[in-house]
Amino acid sequence: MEEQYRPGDIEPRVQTYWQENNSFSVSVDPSREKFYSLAMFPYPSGKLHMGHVRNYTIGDVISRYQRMLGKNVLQPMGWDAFGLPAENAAIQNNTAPAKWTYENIDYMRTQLQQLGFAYDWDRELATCRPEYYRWEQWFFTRLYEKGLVYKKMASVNWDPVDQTVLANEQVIDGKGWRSGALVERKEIPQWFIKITAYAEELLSDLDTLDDWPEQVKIMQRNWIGKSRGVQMRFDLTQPLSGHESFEVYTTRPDTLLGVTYVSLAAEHPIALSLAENNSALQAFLDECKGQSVAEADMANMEKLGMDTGLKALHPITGAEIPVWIANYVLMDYGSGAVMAVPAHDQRDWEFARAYGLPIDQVIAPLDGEAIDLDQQAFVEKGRLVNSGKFDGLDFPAAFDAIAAHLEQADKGRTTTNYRLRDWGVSRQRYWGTPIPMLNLADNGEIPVPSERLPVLLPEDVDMDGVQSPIKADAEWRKTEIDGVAAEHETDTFDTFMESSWYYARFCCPNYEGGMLDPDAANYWLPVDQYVGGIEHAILHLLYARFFHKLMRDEGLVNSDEPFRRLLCQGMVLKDGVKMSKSKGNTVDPQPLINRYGADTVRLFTMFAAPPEQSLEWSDSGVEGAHRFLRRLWRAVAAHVGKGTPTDLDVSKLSPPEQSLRRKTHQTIAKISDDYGRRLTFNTAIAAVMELLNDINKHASNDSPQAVAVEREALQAAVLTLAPIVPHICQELWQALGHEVPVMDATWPTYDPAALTRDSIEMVIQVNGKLRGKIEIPAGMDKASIEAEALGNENAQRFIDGKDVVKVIVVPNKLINIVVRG
RNA sequence: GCGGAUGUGGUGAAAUUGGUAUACACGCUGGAUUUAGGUUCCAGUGCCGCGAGGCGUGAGAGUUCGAGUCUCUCCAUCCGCACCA
Repeated sequence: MEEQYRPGDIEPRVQTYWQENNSFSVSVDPSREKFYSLAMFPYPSGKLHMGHVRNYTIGDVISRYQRMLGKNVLQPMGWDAFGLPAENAAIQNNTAPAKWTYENIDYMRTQLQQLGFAYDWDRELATCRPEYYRWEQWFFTRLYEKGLVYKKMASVNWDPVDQTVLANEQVIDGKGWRSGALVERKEIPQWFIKITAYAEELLSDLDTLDDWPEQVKIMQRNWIGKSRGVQMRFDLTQPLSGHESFEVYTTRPDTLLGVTYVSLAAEHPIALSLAENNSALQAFLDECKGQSVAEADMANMEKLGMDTGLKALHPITGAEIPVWIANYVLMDYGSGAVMAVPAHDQRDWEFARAYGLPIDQVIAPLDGEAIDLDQQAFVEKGRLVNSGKFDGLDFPAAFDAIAAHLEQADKGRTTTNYRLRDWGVSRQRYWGTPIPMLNLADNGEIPVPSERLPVLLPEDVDMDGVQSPIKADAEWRKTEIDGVAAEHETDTFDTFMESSWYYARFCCPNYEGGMLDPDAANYWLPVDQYVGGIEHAILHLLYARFFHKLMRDEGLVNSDEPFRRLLCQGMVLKDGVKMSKSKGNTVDPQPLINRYGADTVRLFTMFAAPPEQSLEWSDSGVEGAHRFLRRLWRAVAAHVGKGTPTDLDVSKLSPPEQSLRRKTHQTIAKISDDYGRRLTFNTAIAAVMELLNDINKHASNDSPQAVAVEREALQAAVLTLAPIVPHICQELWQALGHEVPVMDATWPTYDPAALTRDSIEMVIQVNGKLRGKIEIPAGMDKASIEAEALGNENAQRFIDGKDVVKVIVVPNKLINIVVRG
């Protein structure tokens, strides 16, 4: 074989072979066990970045490993092709978003192919194609018919100069990124999908996801935010233009007697009515409109409020409570009104201190410890005080008693509340799936009938940077339904819609009979292994889980969850910070692929860190990965040069030969566990490196059995590395005399007999400190081990003159002698 | 602010179930081979100490015969936030 490792020759040759043989094209085969491996599909931003390389290498390694286990492995790839960057690029480059997107897809596909990923390219899809989004439109109309879709007013970021809606990302320090104008909150009608109708199932089914990272499940649980509380009514002392009361929800009804004011959101109907005849209040509401709609900003901003002069009646005491408007109360969450208990809620405490409102203690610590409400609120649960007939009750008793009291008075009831809100899917942008609704002249709306789908998005458009081309085009909007004039909805879907079901469409990407072909979908689904960035831990994964349940209830799939096992990869860092264009610290994978080959890039990204941790980029580390592949190549070349070995006869091995064989089988056992269970490819690679180091130490032995043992070791190394560096391993496997491609070779199994040893090294500790090591025969009884340890010369030095209190023996590991005195 | 995570040599990291801290690799130092090399090979490499030995996993406490690992408090960094009640 060739002496030198030349990836530039090998990789195109191997890739051509895969292409010509359709090596990764798969189909439904109920007689075989399937494995569906999926990595989150990319947004076609221009070219691959290191995060992509890492993501897709992890997915490819898992796919190829599962294939070697004999499974029917589906690994598809496609494009999350709608989105805002295409519009920005189109404006900048004076082109159309579609053209820019398709060119990027073409370039990035070439890059993925150069990296040697085992994709079934016949299944490639792009979400901006009508063949894809037509089914999304169809599904939305189905949801509408089922009552799972509705329209309501909701806040957006409004740029008053460009007269356009901005994404949160386009608002920089409260200003529009293009116009620089101060952004305002504006309420516009938008479409929502009732994800809250599935809140309970989305929560409880997390318990079935045994192979998801615990932290992702915790984050989703917290996001859904189920709580038990009390919903109650506060009556106004005087009705105000039709408003006689408002509703409040609390998880702490035990603090109800400590309410000293209530706060309404700035968009609350009572606030709006009141402001009509109150210019000072109107000015305050206008001020609130200038605030960010992002939660993090809301939480960090200065809490501001204004007394309306209105009074509400306390639902238990009947006392008159002042009604305030506060900038931190959210209209979209709950009822848009909160009761304030400054003594027992830190935010209310700060607000009360700022505005001179009373702070009345109604909870005392259970342990009788003193608290100082001049310093901070006491927020823990305790025993009720200053609460009339409820005094002395603890939290659970007070919760029930106060809830019962309110219920009896017809002023409230116990309820379950979710933090999760319905999913707003309307976007006022062009480059997305047109929402398939028709607005009628009489203000009603109806879904576009299925026979008129898809509602096509025109691709040949001019972007002016302000208005969506389909909003600007009166002709596009114009249509009729049953002879009545109507207008197409010009908003498009949130792009999370497309990414919520692409995994299912990959099972039957060209199916024209419906959204999914049930036979294909139910064979391949659920996805057995999903790989993607931790940044998608909540939104994307929750929406996809939701969509799966919606599709199940539509009869399209027969499973409850889309992703059986989830791996969240860490970020790729450079100099300790995330690679990004704005920081100017990106590393383009392309020059590295050109210089070292795909295998080196794949090896380094798998070796440098475990998949779930962030990966620190290192140019010299890449060099090291390349050096290892050269060493591997040379070792195989040298071995092949020794000629065809005799058959291995384990009864004829010398101790060093037994030792290498033991290492080989230990390595197979460890790597199989790393690949299959732990998904730690870095330690798998380290194990092969150790094996290769051992092989090289034994390489000078040319005896027939030594060569046979070396062959077994090298074959194990090539087979176990094949999923990570498939091109070089294919060539090496061939050089070792195999006809069947390495990707179809059987994954090696270890021989338990090879792992046995005659003697074992044990560590001797005295009071937990390492004091010596002894070699003992395997299977020695505990008493003899203790005696050996106690007799050890070095251990004696630390025992001498002291009392041995006890001796702890951890089998096959250590002996700890505990002494005193 | 809330939720989640991370912190170990000069660097990336390993230690999987509470049991020898630093595997594997990078870098560095010294040596050998080569006409040369950004080649290859060998040896060394946590800190203090001549040594015996001591110290050492962000800081501080605790549990344990034994803690990187478990518990508590704190610090720093990173990710997410569609809207905390």
